[in-house]
Amino acid sequence: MINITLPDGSVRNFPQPVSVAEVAASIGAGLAKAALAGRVDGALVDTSYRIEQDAQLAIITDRDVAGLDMIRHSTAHLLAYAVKELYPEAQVTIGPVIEDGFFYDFSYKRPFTPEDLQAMEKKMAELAKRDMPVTRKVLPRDEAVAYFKSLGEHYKAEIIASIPAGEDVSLYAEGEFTDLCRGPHVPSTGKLKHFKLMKLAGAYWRGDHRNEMLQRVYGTAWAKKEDLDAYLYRLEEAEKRDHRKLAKQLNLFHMQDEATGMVFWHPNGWVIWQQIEQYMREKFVAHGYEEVRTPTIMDRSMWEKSGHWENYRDNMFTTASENREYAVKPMNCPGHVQIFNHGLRSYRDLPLRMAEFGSCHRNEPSGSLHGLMRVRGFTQDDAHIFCTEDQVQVEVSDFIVMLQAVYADFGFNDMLVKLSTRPEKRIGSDADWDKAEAALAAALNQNKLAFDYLPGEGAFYGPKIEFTLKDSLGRLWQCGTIQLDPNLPERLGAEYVAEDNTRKTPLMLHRAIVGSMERFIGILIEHHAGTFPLWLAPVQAVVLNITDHQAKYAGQIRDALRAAGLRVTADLRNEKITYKIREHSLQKLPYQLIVGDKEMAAGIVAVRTRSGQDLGQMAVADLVAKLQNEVTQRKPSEE
RNA sequence: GCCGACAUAGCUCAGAUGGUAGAGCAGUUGAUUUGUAAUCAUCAGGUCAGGGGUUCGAUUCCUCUUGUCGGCACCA
Repeated sequence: MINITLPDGSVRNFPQPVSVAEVAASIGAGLAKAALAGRVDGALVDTSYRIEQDAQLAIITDRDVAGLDMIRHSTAHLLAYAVKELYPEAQVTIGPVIEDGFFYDFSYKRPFTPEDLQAMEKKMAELAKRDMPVTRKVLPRDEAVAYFKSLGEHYKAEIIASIPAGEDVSLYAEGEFTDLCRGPHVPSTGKLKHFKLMKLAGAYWRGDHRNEMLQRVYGTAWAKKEDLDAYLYRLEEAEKRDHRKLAKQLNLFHMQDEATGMVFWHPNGWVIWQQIEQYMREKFVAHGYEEVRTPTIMDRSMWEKSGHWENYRDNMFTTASENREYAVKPMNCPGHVQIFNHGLRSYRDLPLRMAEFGSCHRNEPSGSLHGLMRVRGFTQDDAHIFCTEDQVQVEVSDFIVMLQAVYADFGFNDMLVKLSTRPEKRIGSDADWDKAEAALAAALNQNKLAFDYLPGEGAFYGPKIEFTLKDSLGRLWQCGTIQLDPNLPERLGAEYVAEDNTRKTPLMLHRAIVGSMERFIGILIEHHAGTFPLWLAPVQAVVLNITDHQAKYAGQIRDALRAAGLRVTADLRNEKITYKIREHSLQKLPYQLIVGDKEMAAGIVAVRTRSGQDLGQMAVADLVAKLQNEVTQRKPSEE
């Protein structure tokens, strides 16, 4: 007698071993049909899995997260099957589940084309429709290697060969196609209905750029058609808020061939930049930072001393003059140490917080450039805190307070925190690392911040904390960081006179909140979909006259608002009011101030928001108060 | 950097088996003086990314270069 306990606590008895499918059938025909897999004592198994003894069992359907993952995984196999049918010479490699879908990497004699992609998708639909059973069998490792070698599947053979000898491996077969896989899989191809192949791409075998490049096919798969449609809609929406597209529409910046990876900021974009920079400057002042400015190019010897030349020479821009070689700065820290070193420092000067909106250049690989998100010329809200070991925790804690306030002001309410600890290759004693890691963790705890450890991910000289923002689409952007560095001050000879009159080397904390200004603005554009909150909007309001008759009055309104410190223009063109409203709405200008004869006579304005909301008529003084309040509060945009 | 796709007017896009290109919007000029998301007309606008080749002829075919896009790798 076998007792099977279901998730609701009920127990079913079977006289002999039963499969998951049989248990599902005994519960109901609907469930039997919906069953994709089982979870037996916590382990995910195929519906064909035989339960030999008493067990806990949950039937997995497409309503479970695990079920959806299986659909995606099985769809990846279906893709491989389709590819082998269409292109028998293609070799299969791996096909894992990823966020929202899956991919499969193939090796083939010629590149796949978009037409091939269509053919694959068609073939997949055909194979799915035939509703072929997916069956599992187990082979000893060496037999499996021989099997795949005999098929000419050298990549698969290599994967299996890396599994420890003597272990068994499982194979899954559907129709003519057999693939190595840990499983589990859906019971038959007919369970795969709502998928779409998305794109072709190159990918290195085993993710190593020294290996050959395979052809990767990306796809998405869902339990229901509505889910697939919703996903495709979500992609469309994300595309609409692409910062490169919005930058054109809103005239924020441009980039061109003669300066790849560098930004030409237009007036609108530069207003946003300046709002952020001035805001950060206020924060620097409030938190006891001093702002500095250091040279953009410095002699090669400086970069040799700092160690950058040795490690990053390939990614540094260089220039030469009169027999001297220079490098364009990729970081601000060496420059800041020079300022620290200029003159004699006392322990009384510490902690010394030095900030710079530092313009840096890095020669990033051409293929990695991506709008504002990855550029070659960028500016950081960079700062370095020179301090003693005893001051680390307080400084890190204060930094976290500052960082949280900044993110909240920019409308980010969700943040992930990671603490990277000592890597294998490192300098410094274990005792030093213990202290450093503990200080960072304590600072996080002090601020009641949940965080994950990233073991081994710290720099060779010290641990770091990374702060990752979640935007309005749920995408993650690592922006903030604080990193403990005893190495650079040492290398560049930084010293202070301690209380006991000895010379000591300070510690250095590298820290940034927005990170690259360019990238942060890119993130803001996408986060807000170009609908900036009032305090960041390039133009905050536009005055629109109905006819020429109110032109002078409209100008007066504009001037009054400007005098109150607001960014306002007047659109006095001889166009219909609907035309002007449409245009400025598309430009996402927060407020449209309409003045006709009625308003002019009463000395007021009619206020309309970019989303079409009518706020009614207002006196200019009331409007100014309202807008100034909104700016000061950094109120988020209405949508 | 690697794989693939792409590059036509300021923008969004169409187009020709090889015979030097077209629309909408934006711009110009004019008419219209308009009440909450597009008034009408007019004119102008392009070495079809750049170099080389094939050809009687190339924007179209081939090739190289540059750049962009999607991935991969990289990201102090």
